Amino acid sequence: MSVRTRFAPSPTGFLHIGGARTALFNLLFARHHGGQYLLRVEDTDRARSTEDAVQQILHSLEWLGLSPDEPPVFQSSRAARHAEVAHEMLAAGRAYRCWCTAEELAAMREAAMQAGRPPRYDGRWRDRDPAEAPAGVQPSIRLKAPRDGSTVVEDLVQGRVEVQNAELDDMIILRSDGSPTYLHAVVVDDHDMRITHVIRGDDHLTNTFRQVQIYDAMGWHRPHFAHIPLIHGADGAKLSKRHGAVGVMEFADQGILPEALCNYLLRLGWGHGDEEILTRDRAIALFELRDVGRAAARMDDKKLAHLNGTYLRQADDDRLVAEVLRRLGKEGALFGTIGGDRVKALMPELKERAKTLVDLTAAAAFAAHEGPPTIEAKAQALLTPEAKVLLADLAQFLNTAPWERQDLVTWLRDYADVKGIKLGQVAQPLRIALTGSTQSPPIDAVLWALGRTEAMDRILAAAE
RNA sequence: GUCCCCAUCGUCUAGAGGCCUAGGACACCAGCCUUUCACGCUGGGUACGCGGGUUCGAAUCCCGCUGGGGACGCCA
Repeated sequence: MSVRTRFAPSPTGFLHIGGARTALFNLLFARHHGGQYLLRVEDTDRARSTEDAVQQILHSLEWLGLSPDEPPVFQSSRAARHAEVAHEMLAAGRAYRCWCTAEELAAMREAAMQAGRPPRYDGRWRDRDPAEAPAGVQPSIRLKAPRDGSTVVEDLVQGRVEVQNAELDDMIILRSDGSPTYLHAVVVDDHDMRITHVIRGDDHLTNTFRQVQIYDAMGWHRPHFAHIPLIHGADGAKLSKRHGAVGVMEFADQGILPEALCNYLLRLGWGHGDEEILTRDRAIALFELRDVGRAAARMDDKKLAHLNGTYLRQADDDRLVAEVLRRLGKEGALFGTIGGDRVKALMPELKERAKTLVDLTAAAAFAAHEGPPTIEAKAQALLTPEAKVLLADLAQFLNTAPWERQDLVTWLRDYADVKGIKLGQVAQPLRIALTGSTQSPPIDAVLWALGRTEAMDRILAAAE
């Protein structure tokens, strides 16, 4: 039987990195086994689900390269089927109607808590005659769960997990309004979608016992389960807004490359020896659930940034140029095709020095803009009267310089020699004049990319 | 509160009884390279939560403790 996995987010907000990692693991596992990776949108909570969130999730997955192999299944569209299964269970005596009201159940929970017992449904309608049903109350349908023995789940990541059935109560599978509960809908959908491996967050581990009881009640074959640990914030607590960026697209905005984020997420909780940089293909070839760790991992932005830097250096120049120009354009910065050409000419040197697309964009700005750059305060301080004299002098000789990248360094070295100074003493004022900053790609590359005329203008402006 | 899960450097991890005086990566510190910055390179410190077992031998197996996380809804 071919492997089929699914990622099943509920569209109540944007896709966060925990979900992204779950999706990644599902895709990797399916691909590794030559199977399919599907998407199911769990939108049964109509009050909290939004179309906007659905679109955002789809977009985030696409950006990450984690789009599903088939069109997404919307859980809300399957309500009739969920009800049908619940009624089958009712007919088979594996479920029963419960006429408890919400108030009654709340009181029951309250009383149990007071008495120091776990808040469980006491099964009062389990064997009671339906003829005693109160008038005017719409019943819900509950699973008739086994009371003795235990339920065991052989989890592919967590190992064998067992719970006493006495700890579990008869959960509601169909609400009094006829809509399915989440736990029930998931089981029916996973079964109908022929999901073979349910790979999801650790927070669902205890839900699994109850879901497994539904499979058993229906006589359905259980899928394999794999519960992967959650991702925590840097402080060890559950990931939330206060941890800074958690939404996938926030990382995109911060200039993180999708392949870098995937690589980072993969290494959070999964490892293969000392390998740190893994392409998608490599990850597919190596991914095994038994190599997934069992402890929760913390988010480390520094490591992500470092990883992003290595991917940036390997990235295609044209792609980066397009990205930089798009960002510069958003800022309302002026640039023409000339600016774009300069950024492109400098890209091999620029990408060597950036960790994110944000860094890269900032570093490329001087080349994209027309005219002399704004000079940073720190740089301005180094533009001493002596330095200005030197720049003015240099400008006079610039016409004689051979305008080829490799010849420019030699020419500059010769110039410094004649002046009896070190190259650095020429290069630094020149760098400031050309870029407005004390840091930039090699000065010869900058000169060459800017062109003789533009360079001249900037040098003279700085020498003023 | 009850149940379930987890536990190696600050962080992510390697480690499936001897290969471990515990390896790699990020971060940190020192240095090298160098026209700045970055990349790269060299070196450095820092970890098996605690206590009991089992064994000739335990980071690895068992038990307890402690700590962390998760689940207990007619939410998903």
